[in-house]
Amino acid sequence: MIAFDHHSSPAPEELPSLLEGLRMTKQRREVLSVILAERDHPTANDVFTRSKERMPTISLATVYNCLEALVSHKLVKQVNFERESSRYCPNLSDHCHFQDEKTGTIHDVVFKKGVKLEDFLELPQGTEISHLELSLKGRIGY
Amino acid sequence: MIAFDHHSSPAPEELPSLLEGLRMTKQRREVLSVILAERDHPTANDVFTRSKERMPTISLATVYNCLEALVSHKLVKQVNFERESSRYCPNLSDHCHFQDEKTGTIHDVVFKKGVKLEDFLELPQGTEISHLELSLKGRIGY
DNA sequence: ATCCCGAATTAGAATAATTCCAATTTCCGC
DNA sequence: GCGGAAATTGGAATTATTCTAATTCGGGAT
Repeated sequence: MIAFDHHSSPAPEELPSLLEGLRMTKQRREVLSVILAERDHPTANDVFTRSKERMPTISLATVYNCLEALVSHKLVKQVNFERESSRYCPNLSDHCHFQDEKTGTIHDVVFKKGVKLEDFLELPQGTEISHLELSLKGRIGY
Repeated sequence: MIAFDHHSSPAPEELPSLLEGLRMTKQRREVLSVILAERDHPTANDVFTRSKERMPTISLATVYNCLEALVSHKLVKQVNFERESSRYCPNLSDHCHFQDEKTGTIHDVVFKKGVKLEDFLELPQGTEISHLELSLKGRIGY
C-alpha cells in the first residue's frame, strides 16, 4: 500500500538466542501471540483485553509483567509517543514510528539502508548509544 | 566542553511573533524565566519548585498551564524520554536529546547541517511531518 | 512420580504525573 | 471604573503503571 509498514518478525533461527533465560510461560506466550497477531501497536490495556478472550484469568499486572519481560528480552519493542501510554510492536528491525494525526494509526518507518547516526547527528565521538527512539507525527498524502 | 549543548534561544527580533496571541502574565513570565535561567531540562515539578522561590503563591496547576501555553506558542520545547515525566527545554533550534545513563543528565544534540528527514528515513512521499522527537540514551566517552 | 524452591501470577492497593473542576482573580478594551 | 473573557488557584479526579503480599506453577533433584 504505502511505503510504511515494512515488517520483520524474528527469523526462526534466531528465536532461541532471544529466548535465552526467558521462561516462556503460557501467559507470556499468550501476550506475545497477541502482539504478533496484528501489527497495530496495541497498548498494555489492549493486550490485556485481547488476551482475556483466550485466557480469561490473566491479570493486567501479569500483562505488564509479561510485556516487560518480552521487551527486555528483545522479542517486542516498546513504543512511546509523548506522554501517551506505551504501545508494543512486534517488528524487531531497526525502525521508528509515525503516527497519523488524522486517524491515530501508527506506522513503522524504516531507516534508509546503511545510514548511521553520525551521518545526521552531531554526536561527540566516544558516545555510545544504547537506546534510540524516534517518533513522528503528521499527515499522509491521502 | 563537549559537542553537545549547542544552545539557541529565540533571537530578540522573532520574539514578538512567537508571543502573538499569548498573554504574557506574570506567572507565564516567571515560568519562562525559570526555564531560560538554566539549561538543565527541568520537569514541571522542578519548575514549580524554582518558581515558588520568587513567586510563593504560584500553583502546580498554573505551572502546568503555563508550560502548555509556552510550548504551544513555541517558546519552549517539551522533551520526553520513554515514560519519564516531561521535561522542558529553552533551546528552540532543531535538535534532539541524549540522556547520559550514568548521570541522568540530558544533553542537546544538533542535527548535521542540511540533513533532511528523507535523507535517512524511508518516508512515503506526501507525508507531512508536523512533529518529530528523537531521544537517545547511552554513555559518553568520559 | 513427588517434593522443593525460586520464579511467575494474581488481585488489589499504592504511586506519580497530569488533567479537570469550580470558584476566584486578573486585566484588557471600552 | 466596568464587564467579560481568560488565567490562576487548590483540591479532587483520572490514568497509566508499579508495588505488595499471598498463592500457584513448573522444572530439576530425588
